[in-house]
Amino acid sequence: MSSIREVAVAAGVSIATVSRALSTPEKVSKNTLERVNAAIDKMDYRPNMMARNFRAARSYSIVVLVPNLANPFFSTVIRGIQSSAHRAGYAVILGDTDDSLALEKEYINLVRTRQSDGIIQLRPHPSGSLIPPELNTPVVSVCGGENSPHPSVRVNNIAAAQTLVEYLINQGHQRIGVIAGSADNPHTIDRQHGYCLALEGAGIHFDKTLISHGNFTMNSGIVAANHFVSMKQRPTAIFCMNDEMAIGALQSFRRAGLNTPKDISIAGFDNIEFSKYAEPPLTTIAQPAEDLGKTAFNVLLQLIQEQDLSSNDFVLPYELIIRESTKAP
Amino acid sequence: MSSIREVAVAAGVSIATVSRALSTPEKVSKNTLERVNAAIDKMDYRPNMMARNFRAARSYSIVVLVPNLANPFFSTVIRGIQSSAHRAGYAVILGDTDDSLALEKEYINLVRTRQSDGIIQLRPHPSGSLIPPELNTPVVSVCGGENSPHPSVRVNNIAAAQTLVEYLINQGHQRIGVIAGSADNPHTIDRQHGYCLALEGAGIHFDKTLISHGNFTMNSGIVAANHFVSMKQRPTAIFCMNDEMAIGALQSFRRAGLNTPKDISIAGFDNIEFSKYAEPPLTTIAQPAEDLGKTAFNVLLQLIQEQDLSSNDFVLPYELIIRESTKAP
DNA sequence: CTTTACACTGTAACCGGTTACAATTTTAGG
DNA sequence: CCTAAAATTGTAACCGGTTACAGTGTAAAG
Repeated sequence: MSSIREVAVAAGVSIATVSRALSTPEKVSKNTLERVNAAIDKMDYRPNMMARNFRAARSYSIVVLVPNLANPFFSTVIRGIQSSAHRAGYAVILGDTDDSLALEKEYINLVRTRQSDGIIQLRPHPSGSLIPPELNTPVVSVCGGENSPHPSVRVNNIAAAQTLVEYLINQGHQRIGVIAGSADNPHTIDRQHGYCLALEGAGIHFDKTLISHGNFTMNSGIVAANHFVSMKQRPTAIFCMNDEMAIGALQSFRRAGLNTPKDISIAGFDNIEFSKYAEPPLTTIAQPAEDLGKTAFNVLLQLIQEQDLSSNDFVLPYELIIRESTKAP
Repeated sequence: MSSIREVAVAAGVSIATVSRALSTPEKVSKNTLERVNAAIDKMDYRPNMMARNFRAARSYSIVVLVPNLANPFFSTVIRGIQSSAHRAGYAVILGDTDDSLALEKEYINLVRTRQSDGIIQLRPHPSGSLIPPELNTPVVSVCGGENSPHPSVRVNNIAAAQTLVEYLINQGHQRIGVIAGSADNPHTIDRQHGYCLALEGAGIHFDKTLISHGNFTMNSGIVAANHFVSMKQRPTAIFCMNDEMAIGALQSFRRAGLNTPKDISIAGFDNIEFSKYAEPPLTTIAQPAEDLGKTAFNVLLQLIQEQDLSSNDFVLPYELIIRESTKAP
């Protein structure tokens, strides 16, 4: 492939002039510009971005750390990130960590070795961040918990869970089970907090036997739901902390001969596309997944460009989506 | 951050020696190696990969072109690509093309500008490839059609569809509808071919009114299924060309008061995770999604390294997964 | 006609590594 | 102890761009 030198020779100018014709054409005379452009076209020249980025000490790429790309909520967020990043001329490098801390550290190394200008973290960290703060690497966490060590873009999980549970209570439910994530997950903590707030508001006593833990997968939803099936005094509604577990629960109850929503109401969280096609379609909380991703990238870009952030915590709106998986007991 | 020069000064050696200590330690004396490593540790030095890659004229990244990342089948393939790529020291750059040819071309430009060493194409191209062959860029197409212009990694779609439809016929179905993708999609063509082969084998006449077209989304599955609901002589089974459309069809028939599988059998294709949790769980063809991705990367790596390929067409095994959405009519 | 300002262009240093080649030191053999 | 070969290390060119600075030419002002 041709380099800037060959173009310079072909146009009869110096390489500096070719470079200027590309980056600051207003500094080049009309006549020269035409000759240079003609040469560029003739040789089908494309500047070597590795050289350019190296010189600029910017990789123009970012890493997205995601625990599992096959999770449709995450992949939708990433689509949002991608679309903003692409518009800004940044490449998105995938870092599927498969929930492994070791892998996560390796990806974080990409910024230490300058292969990446910043990180978007999709995994809410139980115990702070893995990223050593002294690096002062641009990092934003998206869909993280209430108090992330980095700037974060998220939904108010507490209020969202509270809204959903209040809706169930308003329908007449008093015994409301929860299928939660792992106990130390920030989402679990926040959403359970919202659940408790809703109970309190209605004067319902918190009963910890109504909390069953999964790990946000469909299969764990099945397991967690079985806990309720065999219960002597079964709850009349279940709040699942994500749609996947709700879909698992749906199947579990169905197998146990329980009809949703007649015998038991089920609600999810996230509003992944499949929730609409579940049987019955799931009542859930919609998170603006694409917008979360877009916003996260824009915040990261400001960090990279060392601009001041208007805030450290960007909270986007959620929405209660009422479908057919919930009704009065 | 520290550069190789500072390390050289700290260790009292030349930069060449530091470079050798890193890349070919056997060429450095034991004593010197220790001093250099001590300096590296002390300064927490990481080589600048942009510089290294630039010099090597290799970006050590590849682009994955995917029409829609939110599709769980695609995202599973990508996980496979990622895991192989990571092991080989390659970064995976995401190219969600959102089904737009213009976007796709932009991503292809990444290799022309040396930001990427090769391309994995997840979109089966109706009309050949967008990638100009004179570039002779490494490209592999994964899950493509029968005759891709590039090396391809795939499942035998014809045989898989035939297997599935033969299974339906053996169950006793004679009128078998199809929810296909768009007519020019290679998957549509191959899978329909397999369908026809199965019919022929059983001496069943092909009836083109039994083919309804969607676009591989759940919503299009609903629309396509409605075509069958209102049919005077309804098929007893439907072969959907992917699981998403099957899930849509399931909902469509349910709304129309038809029970699956009692009134109508439904089968999908891909075996995405959700198919197992559909109501009823879907009979489908399992594609080895992660393996397809892993193999695709390994093939691409051989192309990048200019090794000879043992084949131009890697066909991986599929499997018929029988669940509860199909039974004898 | 001289001076000055300005527009344009070229020269060369630089980014941070790798590596061919030369220079130096060590080792082995006689 | 001397010499050749081998091992180790250093010097400097190079990858392909960008850009500070200097140099040239032209037009406007005096």
